[in-house]
Amino acid sequence: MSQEDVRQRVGYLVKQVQQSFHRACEERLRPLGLSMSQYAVLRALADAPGAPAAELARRTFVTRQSLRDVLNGLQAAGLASVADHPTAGRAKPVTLTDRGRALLDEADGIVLDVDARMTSSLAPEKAQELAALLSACADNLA
Amino acid sequence: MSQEDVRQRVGYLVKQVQQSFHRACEERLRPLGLSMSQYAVLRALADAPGAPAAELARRTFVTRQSLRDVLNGLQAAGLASVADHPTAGRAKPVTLTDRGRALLDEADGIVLDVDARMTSSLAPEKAQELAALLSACADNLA
DNA sequence: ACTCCTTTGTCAGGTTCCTTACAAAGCCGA
DNA sequence: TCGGCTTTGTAAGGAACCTGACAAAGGAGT
Repeated sequence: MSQEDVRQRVGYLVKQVQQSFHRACEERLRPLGLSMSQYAVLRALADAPGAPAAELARRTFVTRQSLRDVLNGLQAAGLASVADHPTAGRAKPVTLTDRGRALLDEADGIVLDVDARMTSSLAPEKAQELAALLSACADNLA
Repeated sequence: MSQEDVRQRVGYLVKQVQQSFHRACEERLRPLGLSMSQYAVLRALADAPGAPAAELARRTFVTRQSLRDVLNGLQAAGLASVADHPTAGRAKPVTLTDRGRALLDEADGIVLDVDARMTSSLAPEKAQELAALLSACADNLA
């Protein structure tokens, strides 16, 4: 068998790194009252203001049903706002509130910091190569 | 800001790849009646026969509370078996049943295949480097 | 012996994510 | 025009994961 030891499989390592990264971020976001899932949606929302929930779901790699759960929390916390009526088709634009925007700025600093720590032992060109290799893997599975 | 575009962040890419990998595996494991989480526990169980649940939790990167949920399913499906009484301390050894072993062999083929597809566009030495870089990232966050 | 610490198991409750299913809206070729 | 096709929203139910909390068991040091 090509990979007798799971610890050398890319799939295994990706899971380990993702889990560690997720947890490290979650820990440091907790004081802000923000979860990683919520951060991801806020981040996507900043990148695509007024996008419908389905678009945010695609950007955060979850189903639109899952996104609804998170969006409900964000609305309840006053960080995001969903239009009452559809503008085009059935799509209701979602927007960041001022508090959402402010909290995202704080959270972004934290997440970027953890990201930097994750790659801190890598030379810049190695980190770039890692990103390129991961992109290739994502393409292969698409 | 160092990473204005989220699509170039390692943390973002790792999440994307993990999500894609997880989904691709889940789809192909479904006909076996097995989830990715269940596969992970079976795999860990094969690597550490008779390990207590807490050890399996560490090996699969989840809490022992989460592992319990999955283990309950595996027991109900007759794929794993938990000793009635602790052998040392409070630890109850968990073991694979014959059906669990057989199903794992099937599942392993599937997961390894998806893993291979994920890195199919990479030269062997690039895939090795990817594994090394991911290991380094995991170490940095530990 | 006794206290402190670590490990393990367990329960409760909540969040995130999934599949399945259906309804509503627009688009597009026949 | 009219029936498919796609996209979007929504609902229900279940799986997997989490934190917090507690009890039980053993080990280490005093």
